[in-house]
Amino acid sequence: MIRTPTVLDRLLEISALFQQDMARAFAGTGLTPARTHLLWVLADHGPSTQQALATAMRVSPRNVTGLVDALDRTGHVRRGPHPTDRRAKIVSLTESGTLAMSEMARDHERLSAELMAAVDSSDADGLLRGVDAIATHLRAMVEAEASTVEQEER
Amino acid sequence: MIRTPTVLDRLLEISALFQQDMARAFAGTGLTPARTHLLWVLADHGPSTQQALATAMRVSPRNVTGLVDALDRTGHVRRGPHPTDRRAKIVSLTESGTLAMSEMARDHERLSAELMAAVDSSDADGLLRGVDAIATHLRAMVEAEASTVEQEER
DNA sequence: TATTGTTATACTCTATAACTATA
DNA sequence: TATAGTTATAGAGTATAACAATA
Repeated sequence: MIRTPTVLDRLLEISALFQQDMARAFAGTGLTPARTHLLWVLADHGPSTQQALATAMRVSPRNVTGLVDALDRTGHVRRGPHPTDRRAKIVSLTESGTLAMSEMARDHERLSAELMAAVDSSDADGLLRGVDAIATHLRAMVEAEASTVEQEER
Repeated sequence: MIRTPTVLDRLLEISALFQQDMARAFAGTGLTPARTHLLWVLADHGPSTQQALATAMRVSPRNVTGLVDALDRTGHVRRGPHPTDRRAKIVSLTESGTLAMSEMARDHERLSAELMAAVDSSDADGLLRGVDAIATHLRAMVEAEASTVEQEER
């Protein structure tokens, strides 16, 4: 029984294709999706403690230790002392990490233009409003689930 | 410098939200994204050899061994003999695995309806055509990259 | 006492390479 | 000789729990 693909089907397919494309793009750069996520958060928030990174990434502090270890080895980030709290460490992008992020931002722009060129211009507005609405709905949904879990944990 | 989110930004956000939602939905069921992917392929293709599964999932045969081991332990699939090739094994869904897939299909329908309800009906057509066009473009892009890699490997 | 980061441990997903049993 | 699946090994991402240093 074949069903015409729905918007949801397409969005799920697009998610899978993004993952495949990124995995391919990272191959050979020493970066991975998780490490790039950390760099991205760092570029967005500026130099941060590992606690702050763990919270922003919704990941365990232990996990951040491992990702920062790896990114430090590849020279993308460095750990510096916290000015007032001697327990904490400030993670910041190196020149090389900053450069990698700039390149990624440029690729992002290019892909964005390329995708919109593939879309019929009469559909562009409806598309943007549609994905906006869907993102908003999903954001609220995931948020609600997260608080339910927290409730249960009490 | 704040930029108005583009369609690409939203699609990437939606991908991340899907992943979070699925991870949450799987918690406690014994299923994971990778194992569910295998069940999905099995439901779609019918009973298959592990080779066929590995090819369909674009994953190593070794990986399929591990996933089938896990799904066999949880009772979602079983390994049976191949009728003519004694090297091969036929993996098929158990009653429990079939049931899990039905529930997932039902959840999928429900989510699809829920998302479309969040979209302004005047945007629905443009949205569907837009995501179709983008999926088509990405599919071709990933396909092209895959063949480039194969070329390089020769 | 509470918090920051790390060590210890474990599980999942993934890959390649070598091996066994069959084709 | 080639193919199907497994064992062996390894690396990445993730988590919890226990611990040290510091707040």
